[in-house]
Amino acid sequence: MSKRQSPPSAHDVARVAGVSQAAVSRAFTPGASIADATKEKVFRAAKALGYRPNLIARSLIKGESGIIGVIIGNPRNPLFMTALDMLLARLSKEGKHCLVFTLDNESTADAHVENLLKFRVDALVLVATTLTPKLVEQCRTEGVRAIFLSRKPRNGKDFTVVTGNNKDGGQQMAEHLVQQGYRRLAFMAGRTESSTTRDREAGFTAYLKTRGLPAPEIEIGHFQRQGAIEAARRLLALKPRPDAILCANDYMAIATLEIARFEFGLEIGREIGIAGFDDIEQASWPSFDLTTFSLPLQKLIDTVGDMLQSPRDLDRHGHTIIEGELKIRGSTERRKS
Amino acid sequence: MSKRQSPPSAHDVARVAGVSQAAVSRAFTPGASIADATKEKVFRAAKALGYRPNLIARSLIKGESGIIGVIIGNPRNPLFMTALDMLLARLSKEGKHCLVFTLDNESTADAHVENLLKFRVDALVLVATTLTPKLVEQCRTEGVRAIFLSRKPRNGKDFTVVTGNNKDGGQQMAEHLVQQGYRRLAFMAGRTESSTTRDREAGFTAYLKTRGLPAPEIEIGHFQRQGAIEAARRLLALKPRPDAILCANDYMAIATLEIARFEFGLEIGREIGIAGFDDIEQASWPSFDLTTFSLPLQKLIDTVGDMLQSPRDLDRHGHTIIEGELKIRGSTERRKS
DNA sequence: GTGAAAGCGCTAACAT
DNA sequence: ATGTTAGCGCTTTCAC
Repeated sequence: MSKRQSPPSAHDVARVAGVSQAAVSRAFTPGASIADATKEKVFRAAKALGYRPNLIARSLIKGESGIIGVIIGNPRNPLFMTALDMLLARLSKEGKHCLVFTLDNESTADAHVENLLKFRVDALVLVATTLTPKLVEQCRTEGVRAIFLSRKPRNGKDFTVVTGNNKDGGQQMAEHLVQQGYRRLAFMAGRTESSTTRDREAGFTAYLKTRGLPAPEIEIGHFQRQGAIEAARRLLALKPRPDAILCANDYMAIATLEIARFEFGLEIGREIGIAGFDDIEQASWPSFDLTTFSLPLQKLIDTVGDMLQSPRDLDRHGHTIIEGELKIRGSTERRKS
Repeated sequence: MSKRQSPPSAHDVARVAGVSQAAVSRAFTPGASIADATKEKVFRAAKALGYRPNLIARSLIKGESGIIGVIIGNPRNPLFMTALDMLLARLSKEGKHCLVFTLDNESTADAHVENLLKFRVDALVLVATTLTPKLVEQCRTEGVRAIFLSRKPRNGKDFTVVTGNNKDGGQQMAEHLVQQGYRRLAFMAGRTESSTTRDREAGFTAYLKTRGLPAPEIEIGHFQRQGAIEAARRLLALKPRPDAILCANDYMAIATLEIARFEFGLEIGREIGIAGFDDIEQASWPSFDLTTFSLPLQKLIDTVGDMLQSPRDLDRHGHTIIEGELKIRGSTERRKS
């Protein structure tokens, strides 16, 4: 009864319009050589039947689907869902469609990529996650571009990578904190495998070393709120207590700030400096007023969009670094008392 | 040079394995009648060639793609990106893939749906957005189920809709606020076209009427932070000032709370009650400690997932209402002074 | 259990 | 400008 009845095909339209099936195809192909009169006939018939060209069939022939595979590594961080939103908006504007997966407990992206390749996606965008080199290699031989956003694969071969200037950011942040008079610095890492966290930390500790300051205490927050809460408790319970904590991202920094303020009763800025990375929307909310090193998402996304538009030959993009900037806010303002 | 070279086809595998192309197909079809020995031969050849069945071709034959089209109406609200994440996780577990679109300035979903239908998606999930009845009708005749999440279409025919119990929530919230001693109540609406906001408001005002209280002041926040900030300023500048504001969602409620606290210097709870809807993650953060009426997202998503699994015949789902609950927190706690 | 053959709905030569 | 003819890579009868 309510079985799926197959939608009208180009053949059906052709029959009704009294033309050949090829004519129908041409009518729906911009710039094909077809007389206006026949085109009209076709469109009329198509409308009458509710015809819609089957893109699956078209993809099969053309060998490309117009579909981009997108994998989001850490969907709990608002940053990456915002990135997804921007990416979808940009690609949709170019008539591309996106098959999207999210990784829950940072499970591996590989299985999803296998699936995406079965759908003959034209390209892959991997946000905040990596891939086994074997799969990357397969993508290359199959002509599927893979772009890594905000995370670089381990063996940094010649993959296409777009990130912020994390190391530099860590350095600038260290400089700012020291300048504000903070001396017992701590760092809250994300996950040790993440290149992002490693680069940010590297820049941070490197600067401290040049200034002859001790290496920071380090705790791992796993890029998650609960993890950050626990890491913050550990750091704030240290004696002597750190007087500033730099977190590997804003999402953890906000959790840390709340723990410092509500559990330890510390005055943010004066008694403890808190800073993060990314400049997510919430960082600028007055409740947090969080100093951060921005990751200019829109620029990252635009870069990715441009790469996906460029012809496949200019394939060697290497590592593109988008410059962020220090956003100094109240959470590291050490008002003289 | 770096032209896309077509991946190996079942034919290639067949040649290498020394079997027919049909055998290759059977080897990759679970439960097909094929001898273990041949299956082995096929798999060996497939691995050697790096063969991957082309799902595009399969979709073309089977008439269904295994793809679900998802459209997110208001991606700025963390609630709906969380919903997207949950939905992707659930459907991915069932081997379904999702083509996703987000609507930026609440532009219409129709154009995207047209595209999705061209890809012969098996079903459509519309989150926080609606569709022209004409398109819904087309979906039905083409056997594509459309499920509306957290928003019901205007002419409420027999669409499949899953929402929270918004009206009831508005009522319970009114009762709670009145019980706490708040008397000059205000409501911050989202967008007037949204059934969600209308139902929540309806329940709210209905209760006030039964108690003989005046109708609430109403301002529109457009479901967005900036809009909510401006609406909050207008409400808080009223004389006499409302002593409680119920917002149509948590995202706006948090903005309102911050304006009340930081711009008007009000003590939340005692001087002004603030409450929202949805129970997004941030609502429970100590900085906000926001009273809210929960929308049990996981249950909504599970319901949608189950619907998509059920055979197409049981198609008449009508309006499924998932019961939320009042989460009373500090933002409406009127401590006696 | 296996191969041959006929399509799924479309595009792209190739004719005319 | 239009129709005819091959396929794209697979699944699915249908014989054997």
